[in-house]
Amino acid sequence: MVPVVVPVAIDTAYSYRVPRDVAVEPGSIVEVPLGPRSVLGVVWDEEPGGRNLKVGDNRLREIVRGFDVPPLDPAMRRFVDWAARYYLTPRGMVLRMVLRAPEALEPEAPIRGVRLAGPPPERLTTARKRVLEVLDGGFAWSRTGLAASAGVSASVIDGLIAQGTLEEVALLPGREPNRPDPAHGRRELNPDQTAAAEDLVTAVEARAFRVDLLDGVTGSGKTEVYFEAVAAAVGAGRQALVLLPEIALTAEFLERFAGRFGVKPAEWHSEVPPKARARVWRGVATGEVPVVVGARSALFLPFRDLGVVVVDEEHDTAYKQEDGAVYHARDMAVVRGRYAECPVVLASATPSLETWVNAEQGRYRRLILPARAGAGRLPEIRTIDLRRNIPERGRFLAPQLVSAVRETIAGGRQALLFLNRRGYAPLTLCRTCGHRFECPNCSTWLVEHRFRGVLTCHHCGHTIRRPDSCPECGEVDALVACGPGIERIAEEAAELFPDARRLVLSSDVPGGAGRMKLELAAFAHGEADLVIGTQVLAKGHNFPLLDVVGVVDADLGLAHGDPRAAEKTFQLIQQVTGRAGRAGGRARAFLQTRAPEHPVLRAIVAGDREGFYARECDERRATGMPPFGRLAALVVTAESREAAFAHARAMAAVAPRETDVTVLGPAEAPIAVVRGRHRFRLLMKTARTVDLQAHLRAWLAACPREAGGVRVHVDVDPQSFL
DNA sequence: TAGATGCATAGG
DNA sequence: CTATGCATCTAG
Repeated sequence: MVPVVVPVAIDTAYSYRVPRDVAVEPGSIVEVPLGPRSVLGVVWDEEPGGRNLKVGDNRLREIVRGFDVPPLDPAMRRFVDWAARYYLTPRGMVLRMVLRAPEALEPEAPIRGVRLAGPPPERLTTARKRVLEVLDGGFAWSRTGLAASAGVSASVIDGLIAQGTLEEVALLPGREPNRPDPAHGRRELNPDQTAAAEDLVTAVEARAFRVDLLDGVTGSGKTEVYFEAVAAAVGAGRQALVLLPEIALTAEFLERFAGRFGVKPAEWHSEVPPKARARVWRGVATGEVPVVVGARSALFLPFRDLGVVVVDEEHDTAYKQEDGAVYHARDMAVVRGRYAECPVVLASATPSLETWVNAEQGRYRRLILPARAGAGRLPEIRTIDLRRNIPERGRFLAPQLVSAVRETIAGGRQALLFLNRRGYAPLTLCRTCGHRFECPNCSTWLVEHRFRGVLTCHHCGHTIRRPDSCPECGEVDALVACGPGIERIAEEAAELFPDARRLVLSSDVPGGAGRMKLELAAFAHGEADLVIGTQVLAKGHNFPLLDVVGVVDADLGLAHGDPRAAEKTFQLIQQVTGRAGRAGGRARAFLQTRAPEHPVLRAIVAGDREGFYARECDERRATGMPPFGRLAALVVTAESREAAFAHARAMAAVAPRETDVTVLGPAEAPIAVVRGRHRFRLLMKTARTVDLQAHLRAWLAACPREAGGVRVHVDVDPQSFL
């Protein structure tokens, strides 16, 4: 009898009988019956005393079979246990993320191959002749490979098999994956890089858990530095995992990797097709795949011998998974490293406050790259005070910025206009009666998308056609668009720079992520002079020709009720302005603002990162926000916003007294509708993480059931745990 | 989580 | 009377 954890929403391991012909050990992946169905499972560890195995003998069922893959090692199992407890989620749901490549468990289907087996066919057509010529060497070929080489269709091959000229053979799929070569493209590093790289290499060689913040300004060559850590791990026969925000997983990055290691790494993200996924999963488990570059879910791959984990752009919010299982990949990477006993490298030009504080307090080490590498120069950043440099009526670009862009384009270099707001205008109102178009679900304004001719809610997707007359007073042609979105900036740019090759990019461009990546690549190659876009421009490709960056509204995001507003704005502006001047040139950035004295903007202009972090730390400490306070968000989901709100209040009422609860009102955190349900966020602060979790459990238990169709999930803000 | 079950409602 | 939709329960 062994305990087995199944990948469904169950926290406890269930007991199963082990048949004689099945050999299992803790970690073995098995198939077990569960109620009416058959599911995967992993043999777990017996609790001390062996008594997580209590079940009536009559209910005990038998393991169906085992799989021929390496068992999950204890480090992986402890990691799953830990993550499940930390995120208050059933263990099975965490395990589900580990077992997300079910094809990997079955042996890979052999490739159907053919070889010469008999006399030539009676009718020797030209197509058939070509096939026989290719086969002349006497080797077996795969069907598709042979058809391609001979320039014929697969049916010709089938014909020859039918004639008895060829016979089918099974080819082993096991081609050795190309191993990255640590010595391949070793680069000359500058002294700062060298020092940091040596430090990391030492950490990898020490085979011990340790966390390093690799902290360098944009363009300081962090990638080259952590590549040395990867090289050290691979050189020592161990494995390396590099996590990137999904959007940064570009062909360009993979090329860079190939430039350094001779081959592309194994990839792991949502776009990888099932067969390739299976191969990576298997290779990772057996140790044949030495390096994986992947999005956050790669964290749950069953590495056999992990030597280093790198989290690039560690501040990126894309590391936080919020639908389905909730987890923060940056924090889980640290935990993974702790259990795997290997170093973890967190790389960023704009570290998250959590990481910064961990470094300050000595839990993480901080490796600093203070200057740009190679020809790169940091852009000269200045603010444009919109109260004094007033754009023309109905315009949003100040004359100073316009002339900088014009100059740059005329000089054959590129410019970028950044505004983190999709669509044409964030607010539409009636000039006659003052009616505002609001979302019926979300207490937000409907955003006009002029190109599509609609008004839409960016929270829930509620969309209406843009009417010609006011629905309130009936007045025709009285609707006015207020404020800019990128479509409107694009319109202005078209008038100002009619001859420039312009590109408009946001996450909602028709054609999806694929098209967006292509366009970003096109801009990187100089195929446009001016790009206008949202935060998709802040990460991913390098733009070597980019000289000027204009931030259309640097105040956007600073006003919000979001506790992380300052941090997010700092990171975003820093990242987007930092895209200029990476490969030299006269790099400049302009921040249009009505509040040039705002400390965040002043820190950016002065290049005073330390000052920004110190200030933000003070502020957070004073208000008890993360990383100093303990904060959790309860996401309440209900049938109506009234129900959600009532429920949130009811929960606030039953919270323990020492808990500080904030029910965020609609203005600060609009209710969003998710799949037809209404969501509400509730923030809660307590003194210590342990208390927080205890409180949350109690809280959830005390949840009023009668609120009707309400669901709650807990989003624990990641905290230090070392 | 997903499948089974039980109950309420709609339609012929 | 069946078909359909949904809320609820449960798994070793």
